[in-house]
Amino acid sequence: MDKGWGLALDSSSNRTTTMFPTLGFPVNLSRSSADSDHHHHNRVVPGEVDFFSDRNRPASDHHQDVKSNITVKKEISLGEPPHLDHVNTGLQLLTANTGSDQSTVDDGVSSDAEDKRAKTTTELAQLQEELQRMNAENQKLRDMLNHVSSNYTALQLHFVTLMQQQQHIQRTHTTTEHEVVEAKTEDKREIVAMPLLELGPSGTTEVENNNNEVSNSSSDERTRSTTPPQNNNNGKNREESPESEDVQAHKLQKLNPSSNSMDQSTTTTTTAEATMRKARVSISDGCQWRKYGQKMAKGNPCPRAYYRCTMAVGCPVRKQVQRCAEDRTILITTYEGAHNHPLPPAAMAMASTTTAAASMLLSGSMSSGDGGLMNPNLLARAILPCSTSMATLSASAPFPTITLDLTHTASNTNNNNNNGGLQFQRPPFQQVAQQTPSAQQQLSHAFSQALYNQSKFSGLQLSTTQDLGLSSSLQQHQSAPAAVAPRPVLPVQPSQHPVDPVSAATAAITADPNFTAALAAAISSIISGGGAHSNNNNNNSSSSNPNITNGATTISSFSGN
DNA sequence: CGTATTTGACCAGCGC
DNA sequence: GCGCTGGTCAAATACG
Repeated sequence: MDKGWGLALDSSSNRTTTMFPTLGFPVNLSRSSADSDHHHHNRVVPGEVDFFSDRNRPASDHHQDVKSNITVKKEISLGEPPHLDHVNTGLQLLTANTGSDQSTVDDGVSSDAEDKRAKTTTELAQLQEELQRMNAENQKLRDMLNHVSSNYTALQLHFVTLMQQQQHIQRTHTTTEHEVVEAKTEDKREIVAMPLLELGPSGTTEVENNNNEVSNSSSDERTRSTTPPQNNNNGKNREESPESEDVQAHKLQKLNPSSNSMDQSTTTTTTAEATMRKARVSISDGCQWRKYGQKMAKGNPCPRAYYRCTMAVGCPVRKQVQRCAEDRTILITTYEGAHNHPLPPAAMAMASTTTAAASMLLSGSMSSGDGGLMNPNLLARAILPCSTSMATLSASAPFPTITLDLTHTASNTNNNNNNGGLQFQRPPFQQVAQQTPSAQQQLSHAFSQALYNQSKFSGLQLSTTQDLGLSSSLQQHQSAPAAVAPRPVLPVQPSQHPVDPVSAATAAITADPNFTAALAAAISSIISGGGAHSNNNNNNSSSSNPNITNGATTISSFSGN
């Protein structure tokens, strides 16, 4: 029997079911009813030559072959029934028997006998040709089977992937609903506060590993806000990718609303190529942004893009988007200012989504006893006893995002969101997105970059009492980081600001033991692959954390004064 | 044609 | 005071 083929003849149904061992399911290769009824026996009878493998031939042709075989069988008395898998052997037996048959002929045969012998010889030749042809066709069938088998394997793999994603989505939705209810119950201020600056940071980010590109999709946010969610890639792609090189990539891709992030990811993976590349994840804060400038920043070959919120006339919120110089897969987004308008539902959903994501991770990392329903706030509080330093952690595979929200949410509700003010300027949000697998080094680096950028953007007056907001998020497409980072105190003064971003960040981090501990916890969690801890504390009036993204782990820390 | 993006120019802060 | 750097403006351009 040929490998990959399993042939079973069903006498009751006149069907031949070929089993594909590698496929795991039967492939019905039953012949046409006419063929079965007229030319094929339900089972191979000794002495018969089963030419069933020749089913691909036209019915008429097949019909004739069978008749011919029967005739030969009677004449030469084939001793062995050639099997489908032993066509050649059958041919050999056929020839041998023919010779034996000839030896039995009487020497004094009549002319009829000779004619008959000649006829038999001719038929044998025809049979040989037929067998050869069947061998060739059998080979074709093998090739076809191999092809089908390979296709099936690919489909099976794809199916498994889809199932996993489906499960992930279901878990996310379930958790989200739970968290929304919980958030409303626990602290309504959290939702009310969303319109504030803290929402801004959630800027949309994309992760696509195909090209190791991470792009910020402010444009998409705009489109998203004005149009229903869509999963197409046809939209306008003027996205502001800080780097010009990203423009092309953006033209090939269109971000989706955060609510559809997972869907997009799923859709992306629906293709065979999807398995070869990682899906893109878009994160949106639900706000509309318009690009108003782009500049090359010192120390970073990647340009920095400037956006302003267009949700409402006169909204002072701005954000900067720039890739990390050391790791361009990391996107740093810095937010500044407070929204002067209500946030759209999409933005509102961000907070709950983040919480849900965190809850989901918790459920995955914690024991069954926790049921994954542990209140993220409780966990966060346990980690961050500091009431004024709120941290929110959330994560959702496969594209966890870590968001550090260092926003001042304390009593400083008044914004000083001026663009040019260097003093008393609120710490801006920072969002870092990266698409590479989580790694301690990258995380540390992302933090450093974010902090460095923050320090510059805020005029290095981070320790002021102004209502400054700063958040950083690290988005990764793998691993589920979990940690809580308390609001860091960044005593870095302009004159003290190190030239090296890493050094600056290091100085800032080390200055705050809480932040250091939180960062260490986050990294440790990421490395260990543990779940995320969520903390949506809303000890501050303006603090719901909208920086949350679907399919991402978010760590937020609110810097209260 | 309306809207958003691009991009060079302008302005302000800061360091030397 | 000068130069560097970062942030913003606005005309030109692109896109739907």
